[in-house]
Amino acid sequence: MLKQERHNYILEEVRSHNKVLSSELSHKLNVSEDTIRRDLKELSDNGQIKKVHGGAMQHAYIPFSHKDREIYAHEEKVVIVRKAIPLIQDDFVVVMDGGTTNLELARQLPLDLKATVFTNSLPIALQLSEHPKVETVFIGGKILKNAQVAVGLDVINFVADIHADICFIGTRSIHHQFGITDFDREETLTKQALVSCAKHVVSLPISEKINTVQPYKVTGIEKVQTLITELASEDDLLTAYRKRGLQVL
Amino acid sequence: MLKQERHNYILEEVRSHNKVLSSELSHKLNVSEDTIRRDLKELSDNGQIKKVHGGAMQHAYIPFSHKDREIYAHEEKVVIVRKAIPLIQDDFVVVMDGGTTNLELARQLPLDLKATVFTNSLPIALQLSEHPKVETVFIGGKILKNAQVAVGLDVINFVADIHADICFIGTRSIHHQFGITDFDREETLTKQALVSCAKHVVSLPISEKINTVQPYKVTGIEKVQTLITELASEDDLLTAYRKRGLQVL
DNA sequence: ACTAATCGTGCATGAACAGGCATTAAAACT
DNA sequence: AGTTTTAATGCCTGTTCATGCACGATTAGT
Repeated sequence: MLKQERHNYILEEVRSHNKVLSSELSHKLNVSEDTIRRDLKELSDNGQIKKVHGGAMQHAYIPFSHKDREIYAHEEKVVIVRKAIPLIQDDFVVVMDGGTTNLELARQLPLDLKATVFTNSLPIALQLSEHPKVETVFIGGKILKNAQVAVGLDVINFVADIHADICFIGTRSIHHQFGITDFDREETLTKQALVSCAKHVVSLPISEKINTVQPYKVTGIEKVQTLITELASEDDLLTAYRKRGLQVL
Repeated sequence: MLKQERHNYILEEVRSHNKVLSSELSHKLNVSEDTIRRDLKELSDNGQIKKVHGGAMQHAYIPFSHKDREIYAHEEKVVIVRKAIPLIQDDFVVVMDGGTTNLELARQLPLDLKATVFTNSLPIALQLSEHPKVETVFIGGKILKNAQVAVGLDVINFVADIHADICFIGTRSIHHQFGITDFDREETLTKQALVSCAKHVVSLPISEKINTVQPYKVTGIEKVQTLITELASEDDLLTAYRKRGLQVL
């Protein structure tokens, strides 16, 4: 295993768990604690993490109570969500995957919209429970800690019985050739189930996710009917998707 | 657990409750009070909190910062939860109903407890997703707006397959003769299912709920093994329950 | 003023650390 | 190809850090 690989792994761990322990890393990566210490020191000197006795932590601690309030690239996501809302009609059955864009969608739903929303995301369910007319159904299952979404067999079984009008699928990466991809295997399988339970699948990526790829495939691009970004629909970046027959907004 | 983690936790706790008690922190974080004292001293020296006898406070009172975290009769519920925690052992399968007392229980779970928790409450699931070692499984279903819990057939079917070690049932009213009762029909049916999936049922009412009654019956008192209130276990109010063979804490 | 809780200090112990040294492997240079 | 350089890693040693415990001093509540 290369040093760079370890560094990437460590950074990923820190991002998702807020901390790492030297002893744990040493065990997982099969190197001595000395090496880990050197890794941590280097990353710390670069300002990428904060070294502490026994391991390292993320620089800025983002407490639980604030974490879900702040949305990365919020402006862009508001633009996207505005374009997405007209897709939802009264009495629709909607499936909403996790992700901050979908959370923003949940927040911006018109208060007079009457619909049933199935979701596997805890923050989205909480948000929707405050909506006066939307009936919220949580798709239960094992909760993935970082993402605060339910995943796994329970989810997959649950949605097998649903035929939704529209599905908003969380999109970590989308590529005109490789489709929607993600990096967590279990999450990917769950997303596959969500995608296949709706006739109309919508992806809402911010433009920086366009034409990036992650290890695991959620779905091919042909299963996605609509793509909405914060860009103008004629933007060059989206040409490939228009050509493949997607509705681009 | 890293020192820095404790510090973050303490700061967050101070911000949300305006104060912390050394004894409480010591329990929750599973370290000696000496260590907590040292933590508080350090944070205090950095000017991040104000140390006082018995714990610490935040420097300036910020009235509405964490309004959503406030729990009615919080003090009493902390007392209850303290007594409840020893009931949960490592590798237990726990079922947690909704309610603010159970939410407090989720918050106070020792960070080194390893367990699987099934819950139908969104806030509790969110809280538990922050816990490092607890595996959280959400029991999906229709979300009841006010209570933010899942109810209905989906929930009932889900728990039919579970055999839990212990179930903490949310208790709106408990009576030595009429048992646990509630006022929402659908929620009541759901609670019945939760109760019947565990060998050990625990009710955590604050004393003002003792011997009150609601329209619908969740379960008779004979199905409840343990009753925990903020009162001393010998309190007269609890005599009737002791006589009926409940463990009263 | 009395009593129990809380505090501060010092000490002991084990974990984590820094820095030097040896080994290996890859890279760069004759 | 053969040699030198450099980087990466593991191991060793003395040092620092974190923590729990003991014990006397201090404080708060009655």
